[in-house]
Amino acid sequence: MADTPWVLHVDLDQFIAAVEVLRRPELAGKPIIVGGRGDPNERAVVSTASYEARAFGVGSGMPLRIAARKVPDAVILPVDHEAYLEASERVMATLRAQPAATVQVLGWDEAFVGIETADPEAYARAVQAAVFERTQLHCSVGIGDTLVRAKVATGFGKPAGVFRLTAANWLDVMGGRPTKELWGVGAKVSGRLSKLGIATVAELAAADPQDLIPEFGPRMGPWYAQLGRGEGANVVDDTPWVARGHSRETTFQRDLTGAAQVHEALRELTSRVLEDIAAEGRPVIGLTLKVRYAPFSTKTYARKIPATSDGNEILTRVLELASGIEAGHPIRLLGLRAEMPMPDDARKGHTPTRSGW
DNA sequence: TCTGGGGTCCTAGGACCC
DNA sequence: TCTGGGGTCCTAGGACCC
Repeated sequence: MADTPWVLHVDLDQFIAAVEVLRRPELAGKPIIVGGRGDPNERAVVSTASYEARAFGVGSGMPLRIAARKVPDAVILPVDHEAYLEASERVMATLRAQPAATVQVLGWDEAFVGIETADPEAYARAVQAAVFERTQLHCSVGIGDTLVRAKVATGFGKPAGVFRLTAANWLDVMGGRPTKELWGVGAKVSGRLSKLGIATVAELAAADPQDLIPEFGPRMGPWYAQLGRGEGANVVDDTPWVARGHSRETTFQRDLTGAAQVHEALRELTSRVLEDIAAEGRPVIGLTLKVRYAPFSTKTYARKIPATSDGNEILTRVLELASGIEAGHPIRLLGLRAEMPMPDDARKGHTPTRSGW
């Protein structure tokens, strides 16, 4: 049989928890929750829970305090970015070492791999074996004829399995499922689709793209219809990703109350963002200040700035933006994002939404 | 003491220009 | 007394993903 092009989506199983178990084997089989500084009394959320902890209803994004309450015996660990990054790099290097593989990294623990083969399942098994041999980590692999189908397929392969999703079985497998299971459809959009009488993937697949434009706009409407069919790009793009910006944000363990506290926090936030930017040697062309007033209402203040601005000028601009902050309201979070100019040939974003996918 | 932190992209509406 | 229409840029707000 002739070689044909395939998209593989490789996704590490409970990645962060698995990395923690590797360096502390005695944790194997225990409910592990990783989040914040590992202190369930602090304002923080769960980054990852092991399968054992998930059985208690704990998932990522859940407040750490609540997660700890659900699993009294949980091992709660602080987030250790360095360790995960290092493990991730070993995984990605392993993928790039596979025969004729094109690798597009999507995050710490997942990547698309483009290949040409007559037997994608065999290739996928070889990838799993290589990753395990080099890192002691298990991964699941989705096989697809588009990026979207490969990505969705992985969920059916977990844990440590392989699953193939193509035009031939897409509707059989996905058609009866809620639209929220699609990559790029969340709670809000699935709710809006329901109001249009579209609850399942099959119904979305059958929708006329034009009919979705009034509700979702000229790009997103047709995009959702395409998503329902599992169609879209099928080319894995390994051109290096370039960040459009960098941001930092801090949730304060105690809400800030006075202007002096806010000023000091902004100064520190700005210097952290500028460090990240400086590491790339690119100018800053825009700033967005995010303010969460306690308990949870968020406002943003944005401004373009001249690309020639130096650190002092940028700090001045940040403080100007901050003059919009409403006096007298306690502040729970401050965030600052700095935007950088993009080279024309930069690869488009790393999420499935919109252009090119 | 409920609610992270780092990203991407789209949409709507107003300002401004021709 | 009537005040178009298209294009672009900017800001604010959302939605989603890992």
